[in-house]
Amino acid sequence: MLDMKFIRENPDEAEQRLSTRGGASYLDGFRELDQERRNLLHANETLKAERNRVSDEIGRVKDKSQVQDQILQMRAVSQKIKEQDEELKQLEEKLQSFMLTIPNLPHATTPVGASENDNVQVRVWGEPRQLEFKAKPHWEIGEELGILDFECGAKITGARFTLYRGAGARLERALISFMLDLHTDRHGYLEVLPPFMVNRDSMTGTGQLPKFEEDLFKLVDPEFFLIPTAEVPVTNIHRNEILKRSDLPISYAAYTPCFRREAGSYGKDTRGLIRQHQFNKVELVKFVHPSESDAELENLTGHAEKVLQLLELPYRVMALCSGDIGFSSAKTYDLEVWLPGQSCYREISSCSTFGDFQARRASIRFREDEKAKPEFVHTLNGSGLAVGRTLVAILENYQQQDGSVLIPAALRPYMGGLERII
RNA sequence: GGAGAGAUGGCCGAGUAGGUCGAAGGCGCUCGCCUGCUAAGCGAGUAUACUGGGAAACCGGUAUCGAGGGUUCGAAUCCCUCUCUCUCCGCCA
Repeated sequence: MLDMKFIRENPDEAEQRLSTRGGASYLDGFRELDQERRNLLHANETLKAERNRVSDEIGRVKDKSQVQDQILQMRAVSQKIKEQDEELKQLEEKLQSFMLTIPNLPHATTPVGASENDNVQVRVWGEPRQLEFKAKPHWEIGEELGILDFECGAKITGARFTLYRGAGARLERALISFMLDLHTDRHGYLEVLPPFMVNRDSMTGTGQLPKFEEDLFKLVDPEFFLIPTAEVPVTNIHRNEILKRSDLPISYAAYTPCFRREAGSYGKDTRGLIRQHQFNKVELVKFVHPSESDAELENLTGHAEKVLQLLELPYRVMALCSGDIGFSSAKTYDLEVWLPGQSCYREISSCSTFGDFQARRASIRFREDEKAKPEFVHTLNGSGLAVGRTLVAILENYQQQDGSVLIPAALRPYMGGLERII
């Protein structure tokens, strides 16, 4: 959520920055609604002040028959307050839902652009692998090795679900452990294992709700949502808390499955593991001091890159443009891994800083020192990495002419020493 | 799932014949004093949000005693609903 005071005082700047995301005007009607609310609030609080004062007087008088007039008067005043309370509540709900649908302001360094075509390549690591034979896509490799069974996944559940078998299942598990060990042992993150279902408040805190409910899997009774990313439960660890300055930065790494409806992507990536309703991900989440958030985004992105480097998978880093960053994001780097089987770079990690946008929604604050007023922290997160897509990258990059797949050296200890999937 | 108990400020913990309770007391913390270090002692301070005024320091108003609703001139205190926690029983990985 944006800072209402900021919008009130800098409406033109806010509107201008939001407009770089493309789409309609976001702030229409804010001024009137905001003003109306404050007027009513003031009138209502004045009445309440009077009621409090008179009620206090009534309380001091022993013989209530002497204050019948006041009691009668206050009865009317209370009635009026009740009506205004109701009116105010409706206004505030309106204002609140209005605010919750406004996306974050793009960071000053986010390139301005309309679509993914305007994203900016920041750096490239490694050479796109050239194989001496015709590279196969991962779904062919996986099926031929008997480690990925898409048909069986469809039988058990439906489209976009997959059964992993044998070395495939083991590889997925190895990747999870490898990534978590790297981030906890070498990058200083604390491992957490959160609930995979969350309530509505948590989804609102990180920005998935109210606007993107159709992207989520939902349980009816009780009303819980399956998490689309560990970002949701992990960021909400500190919802409604005031942290100490010395607590920051807080860095969490979490493995969770992720559940996404993928509504609106019919016909896209229908083959293979790229776009599933359920996939595994190791997520990195940081809570940092505002002055450190820019640097921390670079750190966090580097931590995600390290995974690809250790696995020797070629990739590039893209800075998403204003038209392509997510609703809650101020700035996002995507890591795109090279896939020889499809001859293209595919997103494997998305690292974002949210500024105080999520912190304000979820009320996550800190004090500069003991006596200071609470301020909002900045939150960041990034995939470190999407596990299923990493497995895809390994299959495609490490495939051999004979159909086998080499295991990257860094992963062999996690595979019981296995060097090759045959 | 059945039976019962509970939810108060950073923490602990008072407060039910409704009024002077934003809330006793203790701990913790901050500042000052004192004691040649440490400990003890003394004094003061110590929630958050919204909102009005002010350049600011700051001053004022309103709300908040798990959440929401009700009764009342007035509710932490009475009534209703919900959520969560704990204990016992059952079931279960």
